[in-house]
Amino acid sequence: MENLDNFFKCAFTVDNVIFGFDEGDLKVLLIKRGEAPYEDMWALPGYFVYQTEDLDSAANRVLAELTGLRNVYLEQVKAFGRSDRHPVGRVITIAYYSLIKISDYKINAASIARKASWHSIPTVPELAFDHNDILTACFKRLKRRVRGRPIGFELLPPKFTLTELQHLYESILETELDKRNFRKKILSMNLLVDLEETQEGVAHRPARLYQFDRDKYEHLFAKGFNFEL
Amino acid sequence: MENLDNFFKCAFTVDNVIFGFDEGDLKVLLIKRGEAPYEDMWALPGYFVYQTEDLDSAANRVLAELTGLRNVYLEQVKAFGRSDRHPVGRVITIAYYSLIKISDYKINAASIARKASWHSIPTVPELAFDHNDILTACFKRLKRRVRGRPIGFELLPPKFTLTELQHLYESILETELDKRNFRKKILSMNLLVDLEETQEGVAHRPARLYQFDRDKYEHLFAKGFNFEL
DNA sequence: TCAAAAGTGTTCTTATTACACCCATGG
DNA sequence: CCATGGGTGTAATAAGAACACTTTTGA
Repeated sequence: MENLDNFFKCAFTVDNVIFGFDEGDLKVLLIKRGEAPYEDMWALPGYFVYQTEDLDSAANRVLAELTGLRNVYLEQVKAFGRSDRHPVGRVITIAYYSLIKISDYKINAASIARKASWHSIPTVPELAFDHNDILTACFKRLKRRVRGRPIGFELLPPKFTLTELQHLYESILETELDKRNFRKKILSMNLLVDLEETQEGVAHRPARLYQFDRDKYEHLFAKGFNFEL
Repeated sequence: MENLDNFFKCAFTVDNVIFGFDEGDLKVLLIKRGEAPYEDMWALPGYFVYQTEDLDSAANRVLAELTGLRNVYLEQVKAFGRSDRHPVGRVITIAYYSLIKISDYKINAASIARKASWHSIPTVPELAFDHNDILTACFKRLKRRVRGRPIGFELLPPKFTLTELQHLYESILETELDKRNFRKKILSMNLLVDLEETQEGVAHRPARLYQFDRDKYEHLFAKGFNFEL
């Protein structure tokens, strides 16, 4: 074994692709960097991992500092470690994505200071570091994940219409879905509670509101049920 | 920003779950550790990543040093970074898995020195560090991957029988498949070349030998074909 | 009364499952 | 001639895709 000290000269960060859904569009929360390197460029929120901190904790910390949110859906995607990816030294980053309800998100002091803002996925600008690659990988993962697990609901307010749900899936899957087939399938899973309420103040026939039944899902899942869109 | 120097005190490694298929069984290549920590325990092959080395290169290096093999299927799975996972300091590891043809694998000097040997997946012993978790995650990823991409062939010799192929899928998916349905499906994809050869010296009707047609797959894939088992 | 989105069933096509017997070879 | 695994087709069922009109509301 070579001298171990030679290896203990690296750092690692977490970067978090925070997805939200608003106005029928899938969005990602970016910050404008206030310091070198890549000063003034848009970047994914991220930070160094502390010595005694687990990776998942670090990702949660980054998320909470920026959005004030805790206990939201968070998943590690993979590590990015090109040796030249960071100009300051050897820094690998662990990429996470999280899903938040944009209605819960309040711009707080930290996020104002760091100029955070939402960007539609298809029009994301050039980002600092290798963050465009990271975003692409996380979006791809989300796309796959959303077909096999009911995580789409994490992006919607507690009460939503079937059309909103359909538009959400269309944004994530980047495809169009048939209204009748979508409703048939999603309702046949029995995971939605019909709240017997309707929208108010819309200039068309008001839609019914639904709620995702998490307990029912856990119960069905334990029995081997498979959410498959 | 805090003093950056505080963060540049970490190390990272790659660990590689090397899968092989032999005697109808899915196997993983483990090494017996020759030094502390976890001396004499079985572990995944892995090593520190050098300062100027990309992660994928490091994983390939670990693989080549142990098996002599290059240009084999290799995929990053995720990072493991519990802060207490390594007794020597803060070391996160990036987990990879690779698929090799066990017939190509020759025990070389390095692997003898490190006491490498193949273990059937269902009977893997307790491993050093968090390597059992890593193995589980990589096996899970392989299970998912193999359904959507024709990577199973990476584990078989160039000429194989349909029964061997079926047993491979059964080992990976941990399930039993219907012989007729499996054959119908796999042959209907037109990805196998019937070599018009048969097994020799077997005490039963000899089976036909097939070959995977990689060019045809690339071609179909480019046109939007979807391998789906 | 118009515009805008909500809501609703049936048919056709395709994929999946279940299932049992004869064949070729070596010992 | 026996044991062993190789090889083959059809019918029933389930899942997915395609498709058009009526309803309710606010402006």
